[in-house]
Amino acid sequence: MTPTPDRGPDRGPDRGLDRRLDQAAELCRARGQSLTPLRRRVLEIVLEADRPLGAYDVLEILAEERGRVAPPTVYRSLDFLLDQGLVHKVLSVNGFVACSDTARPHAAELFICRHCGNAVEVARKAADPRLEETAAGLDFAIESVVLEVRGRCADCRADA
Amino acid sequence: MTPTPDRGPDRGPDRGLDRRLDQAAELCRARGQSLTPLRRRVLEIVLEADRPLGAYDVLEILAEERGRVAPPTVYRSLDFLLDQGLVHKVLSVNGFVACSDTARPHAAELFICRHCGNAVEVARKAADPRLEETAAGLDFAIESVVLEVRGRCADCRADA
DNA sequence: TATGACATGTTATAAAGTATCGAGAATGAC
DNA sequence: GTCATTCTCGATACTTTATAACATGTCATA
Ligand SMILES: [Zn+2]
Ligand SMILES: [Zn+2]
Ligand SMILES: [Zn+2]
Ligand SMILES: [Zn+2]
Repeated sequence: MTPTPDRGPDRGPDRGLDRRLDQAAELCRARGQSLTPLRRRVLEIVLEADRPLGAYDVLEILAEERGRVAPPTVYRSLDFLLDQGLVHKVLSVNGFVACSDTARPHAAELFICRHCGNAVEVARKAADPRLEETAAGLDFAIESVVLEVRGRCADCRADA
Repeated sequence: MTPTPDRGPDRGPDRGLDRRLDQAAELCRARGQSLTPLRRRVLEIVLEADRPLGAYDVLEILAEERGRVAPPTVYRSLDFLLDQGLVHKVLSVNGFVACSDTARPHAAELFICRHCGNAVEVARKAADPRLEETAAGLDFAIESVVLEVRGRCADCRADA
């Protein structure tokens, strides 16, 4: 017999999916925004994935559920989720990942495995002082920072 | 009367263009590769630009010179230059910039102005120790790092 | 002169992202 | 209620970015 799935927060088959979705909805509401069914479903799709999903990956999943879906439908939802800090864009792979800490918007620091495609977000403790220095030297006003680390994750190193 | 242009290395109207192209050619040759006329011209185009150029920007310039040019022609040259560390790809803008220090290949650290599009490359002295730590903690083997800083450059701050 | 390696040309297509218009639902003022 | 405003979403068409697949040219050397 299979053991009872762990039902603690963020564990079990859905990794606390509903809780995270509800949290997201609350976050939006507090900002006077609305996590509509479509946006909620898109977020859910991204949360369920174990790797960054392309907009057209999301589109395909949506299309299975509701018939023909056009790109703007997906991009609008993803843009909304980006604005709300609920997902991050992964430039290296033209994909989107769910943010792992939505309490307040931040720039993501992502470790992306070239082998399995998995992407892990690490909270950035503080601004990189060296970056700040360089910016100051250039008289450059930082607005955002893209930091993506590519390589091989623990699992894939083990497999090799 | 206009003052005599400064003719020191990397100064003057062409910023040492020919010298940089010759250096690049030598670099390739030393590696058993060849900076063909096409590749050299593509590098020149990127060097001449004062901002990241898209592949299709390059294509357009080439097409003016030699008639119809197809995308693979440009992408192949750019890929070659990327491999040789002569240009960097700027993910934030789907563009390419010439590397400012081609002595040996490295990851670029780019400061990109959202206003004028200018991109400045800053040599990364050493690996970010915090990044190394995090990677070690994740048992993640870093292969490359994308670091792009977006904001407003000194010139544009002054203008505002 | 073959033969192989490499660079380039050519055609077609895939993948990613956007502009624009319009219908319908939700919100709030009156 | 109903009117105007705003937001959301569907739908059509399109632009931009990138690659696959195959053919041709070029050059060195066996
Ligand atoms: Zn995050
Ligand atoms: Zn992996
Ligand atoms: Zn460089
Ligand atoms: Zn600027």
